[in-house]
Amino acid sequence: MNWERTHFCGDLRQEQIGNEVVLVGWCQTRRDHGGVIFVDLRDYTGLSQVVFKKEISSEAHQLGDSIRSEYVLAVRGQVEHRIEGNVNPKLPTGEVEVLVDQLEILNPSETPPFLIEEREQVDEKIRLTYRFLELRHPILQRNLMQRSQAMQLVRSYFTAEKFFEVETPILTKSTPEGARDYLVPSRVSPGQFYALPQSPQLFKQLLMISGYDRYIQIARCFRDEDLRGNRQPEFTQIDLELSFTSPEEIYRLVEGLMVHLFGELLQMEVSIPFPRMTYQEAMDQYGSDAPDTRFELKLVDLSDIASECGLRVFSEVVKGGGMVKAIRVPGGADLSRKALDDLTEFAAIYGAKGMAWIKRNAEGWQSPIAKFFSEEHQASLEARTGMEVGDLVLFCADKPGIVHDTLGNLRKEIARQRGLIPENEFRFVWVTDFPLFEYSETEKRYVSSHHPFTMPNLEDFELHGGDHPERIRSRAYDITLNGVEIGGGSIRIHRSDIQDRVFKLLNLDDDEIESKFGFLMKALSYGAPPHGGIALGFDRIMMFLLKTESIRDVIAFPKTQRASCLMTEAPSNVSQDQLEELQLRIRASVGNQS
RNA sequence: GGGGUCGUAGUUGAGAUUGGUUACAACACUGGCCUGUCACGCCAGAGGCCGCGGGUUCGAGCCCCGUCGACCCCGCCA
Repeated sequence: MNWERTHFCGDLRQEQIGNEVVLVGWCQTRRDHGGVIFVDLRDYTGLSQVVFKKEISSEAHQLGDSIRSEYVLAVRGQVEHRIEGNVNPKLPTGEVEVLVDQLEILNPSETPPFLIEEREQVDEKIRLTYRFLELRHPILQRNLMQRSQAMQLVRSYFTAEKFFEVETPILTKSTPEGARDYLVPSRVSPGQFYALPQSPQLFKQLLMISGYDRYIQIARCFRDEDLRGNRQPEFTQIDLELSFTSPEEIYRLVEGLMVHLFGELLQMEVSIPFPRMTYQEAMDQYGSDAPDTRFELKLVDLSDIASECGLRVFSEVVKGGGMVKAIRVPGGADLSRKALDDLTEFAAIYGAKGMAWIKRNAEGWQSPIAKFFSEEHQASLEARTGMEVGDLVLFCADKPGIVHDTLGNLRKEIARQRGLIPENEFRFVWVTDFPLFEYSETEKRYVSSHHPFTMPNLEDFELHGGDHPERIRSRAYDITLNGVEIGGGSIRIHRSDIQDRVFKLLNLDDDEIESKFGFLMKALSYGAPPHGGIALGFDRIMMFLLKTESIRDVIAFPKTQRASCLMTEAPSNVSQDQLEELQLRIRASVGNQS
């Protein structure tokens, strides 16, 4: 029997009425009425109802009796208009149905562990174990198809801008700085390891030095760090690099790409240019380097007032180099004691030791700390925060890092709770002038806040290079969307003398520079052009385009929070032979059952 | 490394704040009936290592300790 498909299940319409068609697909549901059996046949385009009737074909009807969920079927029959009153308006194909005269069961199926349609209510453990079944769900199929389309759009956009794609190695060299590397042992050089790339950073810079002016790659990257709802150990970046460029040119290119993607995929007009904000402004007002500008609740600095008030925890903090900041919640005086306690608990997650508050009622302040403020100070505090009757003001006093982290997250949480976040808004912001270094408490030294190849602001570099590295700004920029970082980049260092000084400030000694980055230093000395670029988090962008909260909804075969794949059971033990070939031994305490 | 939520038929849940004999329901599944369903309906039935290990107890799904796993968060992620 020749079962050449004539139509897809989602494509049948009234135009096909009277045609003989062949459909193939999976049985979504079977409704057996004895003399007539209905089957919803599904493929990746949609559903069509196919009908088995004794009087059309008793043979097909009899065979149809044995159909079960997820059986793979081929049917041949006439497309008919549905009987008056039986049209299903919920289906695009609901006007018609196929009266089957021939059926072949191409493959039966075990009873599935869950119904495909019920996906959303099923435990993720089971869904990931049977990911191949979950992927039959129309939502996931749509997500992955849109992802494919987005990739095409990215490629065509950059191709039109004279970029070209270069593939860079997956097996590469481990470098210090940054995330933990995934390592791959070398068989040929026992005891030595490749690393999987955290990003193609060095290769794309080398391509610039090679004169490949405009590089793009949709690159897979790997980081061996703990996972989150929007973080997977392997992820995809849209990676760009240009020579003889400027931040302005990169902003323009990325803005154009976003217009293109959101326009084509969501039929949404994105207005450009995107607003810009310095890192300092973002931290001051939003407490985060990824400001969510869809709502207000900005941070207000009250350190000066607080330093003079009678509340020791405030004044001491300011004297000790900390700060006191607050956010005003319009109408927030209606929050219950319990709600305030919950917010205090929330603040504690980010290290806040407590959370003072003021409710501005008609009679005046209701607050445990009111008595510590003179009338004068109360007035200036009201003026500073813009406090009005019915408002709530929340305080955080601590080191700047904790204050910003706490209030930055608190403003998001309050906005979420109080429904202050407008839906269907996409607020892009460029964040610029990042500090070149930040001090790492764990490592007791300065580390790059972007990466070690970022061009410093040269004025700052000359001014503070010796004594205050933390004051040097860099020529790095992030693009954020609704308070989420979706990409970051910089103008790079193209002179070996500057690169060398940056390495020194990072406390890398000559031997280390030579062994880790010798090839880069060498390359920089052979006529490296000024260059810069950006990497965009493709998975995160897809989360916005597909309006989903979980990165696992935009990746075909995602890993769990412990970086395992429940379907393949990777990672797994390997054979003793494999280990011996690599000259590796597993510690007895860890155990390797194979 | 730390905090939180969760784990009971194939699936989703119930099983009290009080430990008690046969662990309950819905959907799915199996058999039967049914010619217009699309959450089809009706009748009958099968289905349980209560995540795993240990402890307390005459007796544990329930209490205690440990452990494994999934998810969310902090740290971490240039």
